[in-house]
Amino acid sequence: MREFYTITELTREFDISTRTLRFYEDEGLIAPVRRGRTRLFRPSDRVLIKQIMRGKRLGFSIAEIREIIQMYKTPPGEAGQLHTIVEKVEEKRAELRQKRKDIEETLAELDAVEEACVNRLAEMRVAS
Amino acid sequence: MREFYTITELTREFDISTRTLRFYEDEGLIAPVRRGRTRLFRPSDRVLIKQIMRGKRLGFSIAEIREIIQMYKTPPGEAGQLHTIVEKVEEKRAELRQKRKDIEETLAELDAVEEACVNRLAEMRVAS
DNA sequence: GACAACTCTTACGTAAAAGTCAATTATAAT
DNA sequence: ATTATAATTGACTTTTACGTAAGAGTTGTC
Repeated sequence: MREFYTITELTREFDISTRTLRFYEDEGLIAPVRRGRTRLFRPSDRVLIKQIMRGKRLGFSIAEIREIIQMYKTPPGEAGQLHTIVEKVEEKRAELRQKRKDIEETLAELDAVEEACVNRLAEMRVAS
Repeated sequence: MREFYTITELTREFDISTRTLRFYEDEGLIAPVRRGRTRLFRPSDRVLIKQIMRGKRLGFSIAEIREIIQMYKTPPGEAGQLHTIVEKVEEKRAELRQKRKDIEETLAELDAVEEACVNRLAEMRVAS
């Protein structure tokens, strides 16, 4: 595994702009190290970017993505904190299950649309 | 089934504002009938709003939601149009499958987080 | 050594999706 | 009749998530 990635390497891999990566740094989602002023992204930053993109595809806001990422960094905190995290995890899971349900429903409706189209096309071929 | 719903009834049911529903009308997503100036929402409008909210939860933009809704209104068009629709349906399905994959991955990671928390809590109880 | 390619910071601009506020107008209830 | 309650349009504002442009420094290479 490579030690570092440049910013443009990552913009190409994830098809995003440098502005976007700098914005995510401003937002505290990633924290690449520096050589002088130049950012050097470690594999762990790359993983974070993957998680960010996944969050974006699911329609989560930056704030929500930040929350999710924070959960991954579970600190070995005290009991109360751990309970809070477990609760937050359960909340997010509920949201995700809702989204999954929404997806299944939409997929089913699209299946119906396609079937209707195909049937219509079949009719047209018979009629001609 | 009721014939009409008022705008506030629907804002309460879906937990959105009147501004939002009027915005969706401006955007051409819904087209409630009028009695005088007052909007009257039919059951079909209610179904549309449900679909819009589903799209929103999945992170689709208004433009994308409009596209999806258009697909549902499959007109008995000519063959070329039907093929175009089938293609669009397939595109959306690919997107939805990607989202579903993203959800499964995120759920798995959250499972891991919870397990780590629970284990940590168990350790703490043993140590005390 | 100059040209390209890449990097940086700072700052203003913008599109989407509403929120908010103002000024009216109906409808309903007491 | 009046007093809420709900509805309307129109306009301005806000938030999010970047885009874009300016100006400058760095690295590589022909």
